[in-house]
Amino acid sequence: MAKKYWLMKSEPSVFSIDDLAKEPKKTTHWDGVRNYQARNFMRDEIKKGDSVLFYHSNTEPPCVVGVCEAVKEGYPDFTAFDPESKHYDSKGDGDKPRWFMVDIKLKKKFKKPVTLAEIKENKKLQKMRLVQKGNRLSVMPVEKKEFDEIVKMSENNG
DNA sequence: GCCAACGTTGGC
DNA sequence: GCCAACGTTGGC
Repeated sequence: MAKKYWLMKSEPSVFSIDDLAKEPKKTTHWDGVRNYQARNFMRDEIKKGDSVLFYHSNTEPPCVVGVCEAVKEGYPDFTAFDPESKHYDSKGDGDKPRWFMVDIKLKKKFKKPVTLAEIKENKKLQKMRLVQKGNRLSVMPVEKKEFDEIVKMSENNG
């Protein structure tokens, strides 16, 4: 099966790429996603070895800050079962988990982030869901050529 | 099954 | 902090 490419959003005030870099083994479980489309990607489509762009949202400037690799495929998001958790969801249980997550490992933090403004200016990236109006998906598929283009932009910058 | 109300996301 | 866009919920 061909390797796939993804983009995942995180608010740096909640969990930034630097937080990921500080984790043991630079790996984290991507919990707290409560959107069905994003859930389906994580449950069904993200496979070990897939590449992921780490994106900082709700910050100035919004930007892609690095590359990660999926190291564990979809499994139940246990934070949904924990009443103490901010992400608690009473509608799921252990037998029928409602929400799923994957583990990702930091591969590379960009020396220079690729900002949303730069992505919008790049003609090759206009098809990305990221730049389409009203997009709110926190986990979305990315084309290989788009992924490669963003990595290239981070290298050309600075 | 429709749709208004509500909560959240996320750029600006 | 504002607000447009969107997803979800719940009454009917």
